[in-house]
Amino acid sequence: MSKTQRITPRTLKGFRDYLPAAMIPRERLISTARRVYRSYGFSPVDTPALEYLEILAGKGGEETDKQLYKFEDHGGRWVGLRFDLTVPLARFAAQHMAELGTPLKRYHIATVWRGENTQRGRYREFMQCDFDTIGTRSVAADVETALVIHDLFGALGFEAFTIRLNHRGVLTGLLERLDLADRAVPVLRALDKLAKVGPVAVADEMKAAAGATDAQAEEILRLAAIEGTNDEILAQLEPLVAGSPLGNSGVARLAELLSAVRAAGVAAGRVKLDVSIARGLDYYTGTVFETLLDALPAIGSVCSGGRYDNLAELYTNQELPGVGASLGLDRLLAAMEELGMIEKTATPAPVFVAFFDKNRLHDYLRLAAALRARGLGVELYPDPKKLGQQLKYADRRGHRVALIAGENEFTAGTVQVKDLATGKMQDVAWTGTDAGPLVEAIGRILGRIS
RNA sequence: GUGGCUGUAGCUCAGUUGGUUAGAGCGCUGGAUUGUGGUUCCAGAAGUCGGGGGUUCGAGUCCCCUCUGCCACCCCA
Repeated sequence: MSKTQRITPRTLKGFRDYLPAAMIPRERLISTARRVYRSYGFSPVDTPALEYLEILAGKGGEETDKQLYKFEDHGGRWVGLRFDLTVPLARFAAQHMAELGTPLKRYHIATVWRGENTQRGRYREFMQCDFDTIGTRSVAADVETALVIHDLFGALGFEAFTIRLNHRGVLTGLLERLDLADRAVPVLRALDKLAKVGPVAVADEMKAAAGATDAQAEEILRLAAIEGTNDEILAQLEPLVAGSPLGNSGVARLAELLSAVRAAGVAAGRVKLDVSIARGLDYYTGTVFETLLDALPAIGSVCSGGRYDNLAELYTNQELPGVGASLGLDRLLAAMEELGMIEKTATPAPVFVAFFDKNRLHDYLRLAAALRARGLGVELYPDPKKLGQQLKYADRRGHRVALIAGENEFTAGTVQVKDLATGKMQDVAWTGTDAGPLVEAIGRILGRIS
């Protein structure tokens, strides 16, 4: 094939390849999320990437509709790629609830697609790690949602992160009192930008987009401007929503939630009440969560969620309230990359076996197999190249230990164990049967803090 | 979707007011007495200068379009 007719290898905007160095931390993150979710009793599920368009359309608000990848399939059906995992969950719950029963605690780690403009940490194909509890209105489920987020970020090695929370009822209650309840969406949209654009711009937008008066805008901003400890904020919130049942129950719910989270042992300051967060998704009705990395707030929320009263109402008569959150895996990875939290290794196997003597392949295979049987990741170099080149390869790939054995070692019944970080080597007994001494020597090197 | 910036070997970048066969560092491949890497030395492969069109005797260098990346808006993970 001539050079001119060759197809340029490329990927679509917002879609990416994952090389080993990127995929290894990615998989590690996924397995950490999985472990934490499971530790709370959430069970795995999966759903199709493609759904009937009617299932997806109009569920996340106007904006998500525009971002929806949709097309006609070969059978003339209108279909769409899921843009989150919550809407598929609603369909899933409506379809299978009779079989599964409540409460349903499920986690779902999968790819979603949104046809929007790309930015750092923002792609058209990305992965979400959702966990939700369906079929209960209990505050216990809200509390566990916060606890899962807390445990998850702790397990990932984050020291400084803040779970910000709010309750839709607080804002709605205030809006009811101000007679703005029918314009909640534009008002909340404006309010959501408070941290970014400041109070003056927010007031202007409320007046322009929602037709609020100066007094109304001022009142809303006063609510959002409340500062202090969680308890102080709660105390100031009460009079502001006085007279609104919705507002009162929202404040009460937040108080309950905060004291429970504290009782569960979460450090003060980790969970912060923030009445200005509204969250764009229309289906939230109660508690809302957002998680920010203290070191990198600009990248936005890396784990968000909240409570929804009846997500599945479009698909079933049965009432299915729920609460949950979604970890933005790719955004979080972009943040961790920027914070230098991604270990640079291109191999998942710490042990490297050199193919040193071309007549000894069987012995190397036996050696590698014996170590793998003991739970070690072992890579055998495929070609009997010069030892120097093999070691160079092992070093560049990030292997920690190299095993070298030639005629001398085999005759002596040993294997040379080399610590690739320090260069130190030692001969360890190996006659083809007992891997114990080798496992111990390798374990010492791997356990050492490098 | 709208606006701004950007695009030269795998990566980071040079490339003079448009002028002969486009360079460097790193990386990669191989070598420097046939058993030891991360330091050194030598050699090599690798770019239709993101793609297309135009202006010009002549364009990596100017103009238009398009694609990509980044930033802002919007929205959000």
